[in-house]
Amino acid sequence: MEHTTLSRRDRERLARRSEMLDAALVVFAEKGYAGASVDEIAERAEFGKGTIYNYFPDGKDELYLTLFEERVVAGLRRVIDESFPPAADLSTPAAVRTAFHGFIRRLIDQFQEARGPLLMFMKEGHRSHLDLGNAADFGLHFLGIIDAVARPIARAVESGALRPLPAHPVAHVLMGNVRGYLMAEVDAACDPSGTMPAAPFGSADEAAEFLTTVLFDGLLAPGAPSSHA
Amino acid sequence: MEHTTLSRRDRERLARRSEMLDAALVVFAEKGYAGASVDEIAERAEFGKGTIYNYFPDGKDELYLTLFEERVVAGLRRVIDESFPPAADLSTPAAVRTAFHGFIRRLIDQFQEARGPLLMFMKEGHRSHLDLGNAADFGLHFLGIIDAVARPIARAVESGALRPLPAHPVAHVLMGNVRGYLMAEVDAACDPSGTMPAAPFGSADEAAEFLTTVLFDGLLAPGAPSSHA
DNA sequence: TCTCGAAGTGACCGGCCGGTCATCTTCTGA
DNA sequence: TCAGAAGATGACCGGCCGGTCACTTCGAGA
Repeated sequence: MEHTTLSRRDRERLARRSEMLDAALVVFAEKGYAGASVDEIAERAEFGKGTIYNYFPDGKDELYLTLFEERVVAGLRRVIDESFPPAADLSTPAAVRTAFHGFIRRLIDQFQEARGPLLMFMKEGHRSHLDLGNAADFGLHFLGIIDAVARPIARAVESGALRPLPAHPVAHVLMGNVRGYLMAEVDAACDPSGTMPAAPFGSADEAAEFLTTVLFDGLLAPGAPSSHA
Repeated sequence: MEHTTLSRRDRERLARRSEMLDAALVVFAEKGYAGASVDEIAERAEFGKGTIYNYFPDGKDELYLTLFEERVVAGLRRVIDESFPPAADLSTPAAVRTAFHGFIRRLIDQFQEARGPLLMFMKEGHRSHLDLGNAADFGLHFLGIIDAVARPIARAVESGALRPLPAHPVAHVLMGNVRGYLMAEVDAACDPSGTMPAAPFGSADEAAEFLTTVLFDGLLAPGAPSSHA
């Protein structure tokens, strides 16, 4: 039925590879890079450990980096591209607000449906876990995301719809906020002792609206004059 | 000269203990919990490994948790207490803005002078690294911080100076932002390859002003009517 | 000066983990 | 049917790490 250009062999190979990545994802997300063991990944994927090394000769490092590139970075890029098509109108405050509200909403959705990759990213999307070889790759990927988010921000600043703030720091903060939301959500959900209060934000819709309000409208009550321009 | 109530023995014991924690701090901040080894901590502290276990019978876990409690949590609490004395005026938007600007500024300063502890906290102030026993402690400490930050926020909301948003989520986001700033700063500073751009924010003053503006005044350009109340 | 207890030490142990490879299985094509 | 390639496998190796403990060192008091 499926009309791929790949031979059955190749398709199966791809499927196995993907299964391995799935398993690695779960384990990495659960235990972090250092805490995860290749044995556990192999067991979870229902393959022998040696087989893992057939597909990923560089072992743990390669699994981690591949996962990061193929799932985390790719997913985030897709969300960014969908949220800010080249023709997007970013010329008025209302339009900017709407566009970024959509972006934040998509980010949250992406998290809901791909919790593992983003969790991994959130928990240690940070160098220093791999030795310096791959460290640069990691940082560059992350910077690439920030850069992609900064572009529409810069456009909105140029059009006068946003305050004249530097785009990259704003992008950092925006992503930091979403990250904060996701972490708080996970904290509440994973709480082993049940002593933590329920999720600090409500539904995804409410969360997106909340974050958008905080970031774009500001915390100060409207009406009363703010002391700063 | 020093007139403590402690005997010389006790004072020396305390000093040694502190040296061990200093060393542990450096190693944990550098390599994370899993990556740090007690041998390395002992070597850095210039003690035999056995001596470490004399002072911290539960070894690595105890070092980590102690560090977290005595330095990270205590430091953050001090900053919070200093920034929001019980008599603080939080009744007008301008006063609230000023108070929180001071808080953010202090947080950044605290980071500058105690980079290690906060880095540790930022990088893995997250359960799942220790087995479930201490996990609850960790989470509760973190929640305690959030709670302490949420209190002045709630006051400001009640007084009408802040938008009527739930205080805890706002506290999460606020701390998430500061965290984002610190991480970005560290990313740029630690960059091994030199390919990352310079610090995304400027001086501590500029950073505090920037974060305050984003959070309290909002990103949207003032003047143009925002579409939401 | 001698004795004794408190404190420091690092060699050592058991366990774990990343990575290898000789072996076995499976599939292909003649 | 069978030979041989392609691929899967897990026992095994070397190294590392957390934690222990028998020994040494040091200093106080007699």
